[in-house]
Amino acid sequence: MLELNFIRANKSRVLQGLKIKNFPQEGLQVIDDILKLDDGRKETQTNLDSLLAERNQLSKSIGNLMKSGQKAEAEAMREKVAALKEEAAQLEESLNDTKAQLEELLLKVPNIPHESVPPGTQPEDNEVYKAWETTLPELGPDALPHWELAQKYGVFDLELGVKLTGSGFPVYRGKGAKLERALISFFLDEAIKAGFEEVIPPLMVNEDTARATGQLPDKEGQMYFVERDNLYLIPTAEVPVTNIYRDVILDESDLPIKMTGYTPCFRREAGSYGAHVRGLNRVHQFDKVEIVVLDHPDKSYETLQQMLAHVSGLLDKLELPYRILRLCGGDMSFTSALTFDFEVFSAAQKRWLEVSSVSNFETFQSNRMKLRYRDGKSTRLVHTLNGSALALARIVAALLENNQTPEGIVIPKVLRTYTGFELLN
RNA sequence: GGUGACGUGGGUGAGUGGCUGAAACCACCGGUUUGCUAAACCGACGUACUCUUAACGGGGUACCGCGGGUUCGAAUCCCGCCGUCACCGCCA
Repeated sequence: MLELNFIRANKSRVLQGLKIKNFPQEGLQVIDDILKLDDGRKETQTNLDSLLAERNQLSKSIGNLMKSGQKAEAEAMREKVAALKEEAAQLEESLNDTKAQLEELLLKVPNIPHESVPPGTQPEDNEVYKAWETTLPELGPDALPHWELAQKYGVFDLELGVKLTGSGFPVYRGKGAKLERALISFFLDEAIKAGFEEVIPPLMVNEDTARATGQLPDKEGQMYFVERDNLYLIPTAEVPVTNIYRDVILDESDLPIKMTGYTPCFRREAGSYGAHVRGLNRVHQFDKVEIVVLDHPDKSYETLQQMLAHVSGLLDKLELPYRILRLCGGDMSFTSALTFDFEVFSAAQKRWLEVSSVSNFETFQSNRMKLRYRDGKSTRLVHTLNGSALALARIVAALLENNQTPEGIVIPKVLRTYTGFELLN
């Protein structure tokens, strides 16, 4: 949620930003509506406050009059207060009304993009921020896509997942399961080495939590919902982990706060069909290690670069070819100010697969969750950032395809202490 | 799931209708004293909204788990919800 004061002070910048984010032209009116509503809110607030002040004053007098036995005067004042009360009740109702409307409108406005975000409406418009400089791996004509390799070596079984649950819920088996667990451990250990605190959060969250990071109200359809208990299955660890600091006022010296967490992620996703969603390309449940940073507004973009370096380091160590994209306005998430996607080249499919998304949300999430730090005598919203480091399913897909040999799948060196084997066959 | 107790500021904890935005103590912060540390003493010490001020600051309103109610007036009384703890039942 954008800060009201920011909108007020930077209206033209907001409008311009919304355009880059492909906010519908006819919806731009919402900004003026918001400001107008807020003007009304202030006025009502002021009026109500002075009414209540008067009431408090009178009440005090009544008490004194009663004590000194001046019943008649007290009675007269009581009537006066009764009239005030009615008026105050009306103002209060209208104030609550205005606030609710304001909130509703504010929730509709996406974050505005950082100045470096390129314009565009679709994935093709994303800017290649860092290309893969050396040649891409070329496999022979008999190279297999990962879903066939999985079948050949018993890495994971999607049909078994259908039996147990439904489509998009892979069952990892044997060395495949071990590989999955090795990757999780490797990613966590790397994050811990880089100074992140490991957390194991709940996999289900309540409505407040989902709203604070921006999943609600607009992306309701993306999450699984447990109706009976009013809980959402998390689509990413970002949601519970960032919310650890909801309604918290930090000391400036606490920043930055760096956390990492492994969780399964659940995505309903309307989804398309065909080759693009085959195998592990798109599933309803996948494992991911997430990194989350809460930082000082002046430092957050520097931190974003460090996060990019961290993720790059992981992919380097796994010896996977990748590129980094700077997402265009139209392809960015509702909540983000700047997002970089990492894509790994999956050599048999000859496709780039998104394995990480690293974003700075600036104060968009912290405003919703009232996450601040002490800045001298006042408080200020912190910047929140997060990134996948990394999403497992597609990493496994790329590893299987890129590392296939007639003897089996070659496990990258860094993982061997975790897997205990060098060849998956 | 059942029964009982309880939910006050960063912490402990006082407060059963007006003098309580809230005692006291601890922690934190500033200062005095001090060779350093410690101790002692003094002072400051919530958040949000709003009005006012060039600014420092000052005024007002709301908030004692959350929501509603009674009352001229509620942390304090009533109702609902949520949560915590204890005991019982069940259980990885």
